[in-house]
Amino acid sequence: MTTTHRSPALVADSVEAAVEALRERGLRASAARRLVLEALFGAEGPLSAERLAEGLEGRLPRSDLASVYRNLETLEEVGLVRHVHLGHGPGLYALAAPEHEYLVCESCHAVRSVAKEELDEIRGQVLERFGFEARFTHFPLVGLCPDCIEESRDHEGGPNAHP
Amino acid sequence: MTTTHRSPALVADSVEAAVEALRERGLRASAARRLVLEALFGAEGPLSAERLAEGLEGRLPRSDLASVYRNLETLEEVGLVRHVHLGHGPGLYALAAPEHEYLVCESCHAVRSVAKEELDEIRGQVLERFGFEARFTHFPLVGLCPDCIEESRDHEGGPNAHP
DNA sequence: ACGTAATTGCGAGTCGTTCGCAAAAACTAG
DNA sequence: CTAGTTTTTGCGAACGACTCGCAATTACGT
Repeated sequence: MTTTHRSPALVADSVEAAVEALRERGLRASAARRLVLEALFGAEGPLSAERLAEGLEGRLPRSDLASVYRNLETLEEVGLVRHVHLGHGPGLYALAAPEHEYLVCESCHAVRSVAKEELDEIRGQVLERFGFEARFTHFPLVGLCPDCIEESRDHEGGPNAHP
Repeated sequence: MTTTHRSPALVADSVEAAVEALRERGLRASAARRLVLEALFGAEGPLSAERLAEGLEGRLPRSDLASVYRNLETLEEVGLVRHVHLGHGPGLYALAAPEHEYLVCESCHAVRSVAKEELDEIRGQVLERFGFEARFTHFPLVGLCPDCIEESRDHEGGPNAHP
């Protein structure tokens, strides 16, 4: 997770296609490499390196954690993989996919992922007001989710508010 | 930095006022405690626990890192202190102040802090679209700052774009 | 000044991640 | 297929940012 300059995303649609992309850059298709690729292709959401190394609860052979990290890093350099930091806890990795961004609830840690375009209007506002181009792909937009807003409304002040 | 439920901010305007607030809660005004308070009152921006413990490059006596963390935690529970996670690197602590939020550049790591109200319109948009109440106080809004937008525009494609 | 609970300082431990390095693959050339 | 060259692996150790246990202090109420 070294702060490497973000390379353009490279969306592969199969392990073999990804391996091909690696070969084109003079990288080798080692077993360990294929393994993390397979895991990511079979995954629902983003995964921690730890879980990858552990073989996804037995669904794949386990491998060395340091190697998993190294492979994730090189796959990320190639553009095949991206990672997010959803709050505390380990970084989470996923295949590069048509861009989406994350919203995370600070209170219950619920994660919602939305298509990039859904945030474009907000991005426009931020750009206009601050000159910043907001990106919620690597670090999410953090806040309170609907449920937790409601919950905090319930508790706020409690029975003795404004006595 | 345990995930403690955020207590309401308590803005003190001097070390003594802060100490008073501690006393009211049955907490003691130890030397170590005063020290971090003094450091924070004299600080420009948010500081890491490490820097606090090291005595701010000799401007204050150095103290024990674990105690600094514990004190920051209790001060935060009281509401006198807040911390932010500006990207990778350690959490940064500051006195609770009239609310402001952070924008951080993912590329050059520049930090801009803005008054809460400046983000209210954007917050409104996010709430409307996603039901999330965005908060950029604990985790910042991450993106590209004006300079880095321009820089990326310059390099994009380069001399051989669309050959 | 005394007793007692809050705090400190220290060392050790944890979690997430990175590094060094020799041994083991992978690709390439012959 | 065999060697040679380079990449990659697997292991253990190290690192940064914290957190914890615990005996020794210290702050405060009386």
